[in-house]
Amino acid sequence: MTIQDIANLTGVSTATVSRAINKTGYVKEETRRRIFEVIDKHKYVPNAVARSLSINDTSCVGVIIPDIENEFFSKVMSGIAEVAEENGYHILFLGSNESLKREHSFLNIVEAQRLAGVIITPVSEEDVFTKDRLLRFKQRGMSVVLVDRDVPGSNIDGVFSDNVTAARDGVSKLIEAGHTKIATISGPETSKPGKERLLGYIQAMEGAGLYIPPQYVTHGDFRKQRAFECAKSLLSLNEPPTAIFTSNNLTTLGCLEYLTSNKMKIGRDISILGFDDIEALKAINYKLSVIDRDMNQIGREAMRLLLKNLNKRHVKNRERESIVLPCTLILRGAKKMRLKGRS
Amino acid sequence: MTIQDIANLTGVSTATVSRAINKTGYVKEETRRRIFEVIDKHKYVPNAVARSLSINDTSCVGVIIPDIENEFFSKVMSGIAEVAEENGYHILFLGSNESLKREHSFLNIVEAQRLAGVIITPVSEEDVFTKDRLLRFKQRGMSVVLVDRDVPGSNIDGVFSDNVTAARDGVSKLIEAGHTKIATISGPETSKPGKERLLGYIQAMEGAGLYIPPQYVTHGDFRKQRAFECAKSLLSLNEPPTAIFTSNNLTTLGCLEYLTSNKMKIGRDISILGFDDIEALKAINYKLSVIDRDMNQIGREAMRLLLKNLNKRHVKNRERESIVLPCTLILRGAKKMRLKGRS
DNA sequence: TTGAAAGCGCTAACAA
DNA sequence: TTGTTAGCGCTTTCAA
Repeated sequence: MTIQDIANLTGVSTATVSRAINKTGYVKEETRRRIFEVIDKHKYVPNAVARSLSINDTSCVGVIIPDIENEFFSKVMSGIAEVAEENGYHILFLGSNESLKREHSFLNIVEAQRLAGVIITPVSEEDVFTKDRLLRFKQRGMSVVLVDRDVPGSNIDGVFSDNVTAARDGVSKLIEAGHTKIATISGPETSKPGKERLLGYIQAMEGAGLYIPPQYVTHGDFRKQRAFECAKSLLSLNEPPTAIFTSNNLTTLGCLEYLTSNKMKIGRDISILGFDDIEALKAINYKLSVIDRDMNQIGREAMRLLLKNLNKRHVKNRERESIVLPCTLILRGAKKMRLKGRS
Repeated sequence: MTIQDIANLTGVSTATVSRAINKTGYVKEETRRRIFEVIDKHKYVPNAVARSLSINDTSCVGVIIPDIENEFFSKVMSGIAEVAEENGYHILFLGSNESLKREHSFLNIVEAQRLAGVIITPVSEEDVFTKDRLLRFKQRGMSVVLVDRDVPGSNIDGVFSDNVTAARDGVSKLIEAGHTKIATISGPETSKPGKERLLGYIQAMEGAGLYIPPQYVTHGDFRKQRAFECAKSLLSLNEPPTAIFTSNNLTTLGCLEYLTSNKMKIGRDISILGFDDIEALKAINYKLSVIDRDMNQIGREAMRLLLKNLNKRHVKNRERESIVLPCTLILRGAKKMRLKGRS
């Protein structure tokens, strides 16, 4: 069933049917009625692929994220989807799984499918292939938006978080609460969030005149397993820390896994400050302090930014639009931490 | 840049270029080389939309799920994406948010975009619009696969879980451990998982000759808020239960939220058996027993089933292919539960 | 208010 | 081994 069939059955031309369907141009009410009668009768649904080809515009955007199983990304995705739907856009989901190979192949898909834009949290901030592609996309009028991670020197729009401030303020609270031996499990230092959260930690410590033993800065990779190892090494030190700042949700979980498997109780034996809240722990009122973000909002803003810059090919040397959202510090229980400050 | 441009620049016809690109039909090696030289030089990427229209096949499947923020669905999605990618398929993500209106609009999109198939966890098992659409899709040769929830009387393929057995065995373990006052927070009884998990609970209780006070069966909706209320009403009873079987992950969380906000400790003051494990609680070794499923596998199987039945339009009256995956019971800690059985 | 016809970029049957 | 050409299903200009 094609538009031609509908035209024949109604006794009009395809042009008229097209005008009726898309509400573009004049169609006599009587004609319109007849057309839709036929359409309904035959349950005709116009072929969007043909339409896309004809008007040279797919109302579809690609979303390339590393790990949909991560609470952060699934919430970002949810925000993106919400705004996309409000604006009649569809989402091509592309999960890179932190694999450069997959990311590259997805960028090809984005290009081949002539998507209107792409929202991406790149696997690596230093990958040249990805950077080149994204720049080419922009050049060709596609809308490109980064989420959380950056592509240095690319001037691509993005939605980020105020990592430095949040980390600094958070760690400062630990210090105010009396902690002096504060360690961290950082993220990859080649990534914006990894770098910035570590910087915030350092600023807070130095600002308070606290010395940071080199062993207190362990290098995680934003995943559980590695964080588990880092926690292990921290707790094996001669002078183990009394508080740990973990740089993302999985890092927090890996760290907690080590601590609990060693019968340590958070908020009593040790304090943890995690970056990003963890839904399930909130429900059981777990004594974990966190730096929280509105992840849905990050997604919504990303999609809005994308929509805003559709077809802005010609605006050369435009200032980069970089939205930096604030974080919120949530202190939960952890009596020791509070009391220490007063004692 | 189109295939025509490449043809002109190379001095061959579009047919030859097409053959070279798609490795279909003969192309002299020398010609091939020249074609790709031009392609690479100009960074030409074939237009997949035009290709789709021409060959009448989008290698794209739709995934309609109610809530990507739910750990269960994000893991299913992950599994789907894995198999899709292995087979060169793309995924159009459509989050219905448990809204029938959105679901219907997504079904339109699936049809308009001429997707190869659709994997869906329908919002309601009784919705006629959705049922009709899915049947029409099948009739037209699209592959349709249900996940977790059913569409009764439709004979559509699907991947489900062995809910009854799992719930029955799980609750039986609670009984073996000495519990007699076991309540449940059920799911919607119009949905397969809701219905079946409740049935398993009833079977276990009746099988053990235990009476189920009507107030012990509270009716949740698979969401947190409602589960919170249910837990509240259960704990307010004259004879509150000593164990609760919660019928999905969010139900568990809502229940836990009520209990912990009332200073009750799981595994000491009360036992909980949840359907579906919760990643974060696993990490902190929380004393929650659960019925676990391999959620990634569910997604993978769903995608495999979809691929298998592509273009099977003509096989009439085929037996419905319904994959029922087993669950695993994971008992965690909960000393009281164990001891009771022996005392 | 409507229709004829060209075109979107690609594929594939057929002929050469 | 290659080219010609007729679609795929829709939009849109131009003329009527």
